[in-house]
Parts: sequence; C-alpha cells; structure tokens
Amino acid sequence: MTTIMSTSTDRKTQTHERIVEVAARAIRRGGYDGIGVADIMKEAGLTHGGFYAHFASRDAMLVEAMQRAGRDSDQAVAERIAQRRAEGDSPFAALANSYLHDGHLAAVERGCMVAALASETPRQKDAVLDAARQRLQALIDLVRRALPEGISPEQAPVVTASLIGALQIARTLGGKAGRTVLANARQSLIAQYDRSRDEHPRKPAT
Amino acid sequence: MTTIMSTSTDRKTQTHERIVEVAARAIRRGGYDGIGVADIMKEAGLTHGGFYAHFASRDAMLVEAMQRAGRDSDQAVAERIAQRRAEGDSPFAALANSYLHDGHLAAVERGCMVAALASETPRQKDAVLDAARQRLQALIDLVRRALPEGISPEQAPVVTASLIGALQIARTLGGKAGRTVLANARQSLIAQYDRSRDEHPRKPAT
DNA sequence: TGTACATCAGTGAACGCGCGTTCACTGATGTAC
DNA sequence: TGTACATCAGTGAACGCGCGTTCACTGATGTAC
Repeated sequence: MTTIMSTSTDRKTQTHERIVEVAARAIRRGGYDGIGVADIMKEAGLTHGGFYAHFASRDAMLVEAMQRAGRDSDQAVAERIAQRRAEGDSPFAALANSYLHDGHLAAVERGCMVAALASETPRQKDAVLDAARQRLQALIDLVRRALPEGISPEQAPVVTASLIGALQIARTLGGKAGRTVLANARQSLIAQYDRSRDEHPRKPAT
Repeated sequence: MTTIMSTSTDRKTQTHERIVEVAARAIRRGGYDGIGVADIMKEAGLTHGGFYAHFASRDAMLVEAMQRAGRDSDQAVAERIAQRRAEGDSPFAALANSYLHDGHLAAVERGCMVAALASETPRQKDAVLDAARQRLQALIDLVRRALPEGISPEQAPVVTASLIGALQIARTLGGKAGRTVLANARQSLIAQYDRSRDEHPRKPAT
C-alpha cells in the first residue's frame, strides 16, 4: 500500500517537477502572459489535456513556477557569489559582480525572476502577486546579507532596485551599450557600498 | 479646398489624438498586451471598427502611444522639477524628489512609461522595441542633465536604473513598505550624487 | 436661401485564430490470486 | 510463474470566449449651383 502510493506518486511527481521546471523558464522568457498551457506541456513532452491533473488552474501553475524560478536563480547567484568570494571578492563586490555579470544579460530564462517580471508584477492577481512579493523579499534579503557592516539594512531594497533596474536597462539597450551600463553599475555600487573602497564614484574610467 | 482638407483633417486628427491619449494611459496601466483594440476605442467613445482608419496595426498604435506617453510624463516630471527647484532643491534633488515622489506610486497610468514597461520591453517586436529604446534614452538624457558637475555622465544610466528599479519595487511591495523604499531611495541618491551633500548614506533615519 | 449631391469618419457584423478549460477515453503499470 | 484485473497518468477532441482584423454600409458635414 505504502509502496504503491509512493511509486505512483513518484512518477507523477517527476512529471510535475518537469512541467514546473519548463514553466519556470518560460515565465522568465515570455512574462506572465507570454506562454500558454499547451506550449508548456509540449515543451515538457506532454499534451495539453493532462495539465489539469497537475494544477488547479494556470495561475496555480504560475505560483509554483515562480517559487521554482526564484529558488533556482537564488541558488545560482549564491554559487557564483561563493566562487567570487573564493577568488578574493568582498561579500558585496561578489554580489554586484555576480548579479551584474555580462552572462546575466542574455540568460533571461535562467536569470533573476524579479528583474524579468518586475514591471508586470503589480498588476497580477493576488495569488500571483503574493508569490512575487515573497520572491522579491528573498532577493532583498540576499542583498541585505551581503551589505558591509556599517551600511544600514534599510539600504537593501535601494541596492536591489539598482541591481534589477540596471539589468533591465542593459537588456533593453542590448549589445555593447548594455554591457557598458552593467560595468558602470558594478563600479558605482561597489564604490558606494563596499567597505574596501571609500570615495564617490566620480569620473570612472571609460 | 485648403479649408476643406484642414477642417476634415482636424476632425479626424482630434479623434486620432484622443485614441492615442487613451492608449498612452492604457499601455502603462495594462502593459503592452494588457488592453485590446476594442477597449481602447470604447474608452475613446468609439467602436472598434474604426480603428484601422487610424492605424495600420495594433503595433503601430503602440508606437504612437509610447511616444505620447513618454512625452507626457517627461513634461510632467519637468514641471515638477521646476517647481521643486523654485522651492530651493538643487537640480539633482529636484529630479530624485520628483521621480520618487509618493504620488508616482499609484499614478502608473500617468507616470513614467519606462518604469511601467521595463521588464516587458526586451521581448517586444522591433518597431515597438525601437520606440521604447528612444523613450529610455530620453529618460537617461533627462537624468544626465540633472547630474551635478563633477559626476561622470556615464553615471546617468546607473542613476536611471536606481530610479526605475525603486519605483517598481515600491509598487510591488505597495502601501507603507513601498513608501519607505521610495523615501530611502531618495535619501540615498541625493546623499550619493548631490553636490550639496558629501557623505555615504549610512544608517539613515527611520 | 434652399436643394441635390459628394465625401469620408465612424459603425457593427463577421472572420479566423489561439487561448484556458473540460471530459470521455486509452494504455501502461503493477497487484491479486 | 502466469493470467485477470484495478488504478490512474496521460491523450486528444471539443467547448466557449476574446482577440486583431476586415469590410460593406451609414449618416453627418459641408460644397455646388
């Protein structure tokens, strides 16, 4: 009995996870409304009819996809931070350099969910909005933990704003102009907040 | 003949402007995909059938709406800046205080187009994306002109990122938490960039 | 001044399409004996 | 060990709906004489 349940649950759970993983990428690539139930199921190797055996509604899937996307990208950022710290970056420089790294520009699909969805979020329905707020808070917390001592924790949302804003602007401009914006943002944030530096970011190098 | 042309052109042009004005608000309220042709025409007091006498396609209307929205909000910001300057703000403080003013939180419909659409923009078709890039550049230029002497013009996109990011985060969090983020962002930006101040934004007042 | 007429901005029905959702069915998996 | 059977994850046709777009038509405006 227990074996029966767990075996069949495992199979369905695996499929479920596959759908959520596909959706977590799709939502960042196309936005909340950018991809349909049928497309997601197809990309997961299934037909659309089976969708409602896994989710009560499209919105319910969005909520799961957002949690998955958030956890995945938080983990990816944490890994890159750890790597940069090992290479000698301070915690804050590691965060700025990881988040505003050139590879993040094109990798919308695997990148930060908050930056990918920020302007669409305030107009979502409550269930989706709540999940988005939790993900935003998780990002702000991640930033807060990286702030040097002596910087007020209330700066965390402000720094987060600079991070997601810079990424969005860089993605909109694209190409070399985008990479220049990222580089200037890295330099500016590190100069302003990192304890190892102590001056205003004036006339940074071209 | 000239009179005939100009009279009838005037009438149609007036209607055209009315549709574009409605669309310029709708696009900020609902996003690029958030409102339909029929809704816009209805809000302009017309029926949907007449739409294609005014625009070649929905996308063509989006482009006009974006230009209109950008000009309108640039003008509104410029007016608020002038007012604050008259009250004694430095140019940069006037910009930060205007853009990150509490009223901007709820006024998506009349507010900054870049902040309202930033995360959706990179996935738009070329014609729409080009118009959005022009509007983003116009905002960056507006910021650049407000930067104090001695601050590199390359900081303009970075400051712009902080502005739009802070507004998006404040709108997502909503309510008091949102207003706190705005207040901290104002203080932080002014402390960092304004010539009349000269210290790091550490432990700002609650 | 008054009547016939041309112009054309705006109307409203209809189209094809893709969407989220439902549901009767299939067929593989694994248990019961 | 082999056969009959129950379970249930996944299938695919169908639904109602709203969308962008098209088009034949209407009716107000203002000119021509």
